[in-house]
Amino acid sequence: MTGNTRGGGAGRRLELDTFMPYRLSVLQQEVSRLIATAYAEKYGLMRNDWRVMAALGDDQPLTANEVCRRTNMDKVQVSRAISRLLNRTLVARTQDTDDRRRWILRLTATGDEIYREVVPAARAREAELLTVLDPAERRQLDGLIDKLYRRANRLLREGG
Amino acid sequence: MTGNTRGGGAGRRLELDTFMPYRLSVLQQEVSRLIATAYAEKYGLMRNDWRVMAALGDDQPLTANEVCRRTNMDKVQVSRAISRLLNRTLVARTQDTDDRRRWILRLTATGDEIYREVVPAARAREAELLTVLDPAERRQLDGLIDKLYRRANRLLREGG
DNA sequence: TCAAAATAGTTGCATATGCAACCAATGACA
DNA sequence: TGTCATTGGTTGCATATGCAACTATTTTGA
Repeated sequence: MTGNTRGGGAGRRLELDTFMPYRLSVLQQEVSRLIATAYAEKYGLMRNDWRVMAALGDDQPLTANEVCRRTNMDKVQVSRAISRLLNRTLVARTQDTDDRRRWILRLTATGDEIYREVVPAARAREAELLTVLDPAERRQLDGLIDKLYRRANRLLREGG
Repeated sequence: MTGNTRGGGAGRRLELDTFMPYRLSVLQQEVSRLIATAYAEKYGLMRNDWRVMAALGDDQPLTANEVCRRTNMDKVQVSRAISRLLNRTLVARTQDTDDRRRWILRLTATGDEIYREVVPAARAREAELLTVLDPAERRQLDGLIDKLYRRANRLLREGG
C-alpha cells in the first residue's frame, strides 16, 4: 500500500489508494493481524476477548459497563466476550450487592496468567512495529491519532 | 480517546490507552463509521460492497482477482460482495473467453450512478475530517501510514 | 409511594465472516 | 498427450456480529 491523500477532495473517481480512510483501514487491519499473533492462535482468544481481558488486567475489578467505556466496545460486544471468557473461566463475576443489575468482573488466576504472558508479547510486537519511527515521528503519530479521532467523533455526533 | 504510545514496551500492564494498535483501531472504527454515512443507510451498501464498487468505478473492467489486489480484500470477501452486488444489479459480469475461470466485472448503469453519487460524499467526509490537519500534518500522516504498513507487512511475512 | 423513565446487561434473529474444502479451467512438463 | 500442480472463484459450516427488543433493577419525581 503506497499512496497519499493529497489532492483528494474533488475528483470524479475515488482512487482508493489516495483515500485516507481506506489507507487507514488497510493499515489497521495489518497491525491488528500482527498483534493478534500474540494471543489468537496460542490462547484461542478473539480480539474482543483480549480487549476485555486487557481492560481487567489493567485495572480490576470492573463492571461490564466500565469495560465498555475503557475499551470503546459496545455493551453487546462486551457481554458476549464476557460470556466466552466465563465459559473458559478466564474471568469470574459476582453480583454487585449495592446494585444488583451490575456484575463485578475479575480475571481468574488462569486469566491473569494469560494476561501476563500476552502483555509482553503484544508490547514486543508494537515495539518491533515502531522501530521504523523515530521519537519525533512517534509523537506525530500520537498527535495525529488524537486529532483525527476527536474530529471524527465530533462529526459523527453532529451528523446524527 | 486521548493518550500516547510513548513509554510503551516493558510494563506489566498493557494500558490500552497507550497501546498504539489499540488507538489505531479505535480511530479507524470511528473514521470508518463516518465514511459509512456516505453510503450505508442511503444505498444499503456494506463496506465491502462499497469497496468493490470503488475499485470498479476507479478502473473498469476488472476480474475478481484484480479487485482483490486493488482493495486488499481476500477472495472470499470479494466473491460475496460481488454476489450481493449482482443480486442488486449494481454489477454485471461476463465470462472471460480467454480464460473461462475468470469473470469480467463492470458496474451497471445503476451501479455507476451510485458510484458517482457516493464518491463526492465520501470525499467530502474525508475533507471535513482532514480540516484539522495542516498540509504538513497531512504529509506526515501519509508517510506514517506507509511506513507502518510496510513494516507490519514485513513482520507478518517474516513471522508466519 | 407509586408509576414512568433510565440503566445494566442479555438475547433472538437475520446476516456477515473466516476457514478449509471444494469445483472447474488452465498451465507445466515428462 | 496425459497426469499433476496451480489458479480463479464458490460454498458449507461453525461462529461472530449488529440491531432492536427484552428483563430486571434502580432512579426520578409528582
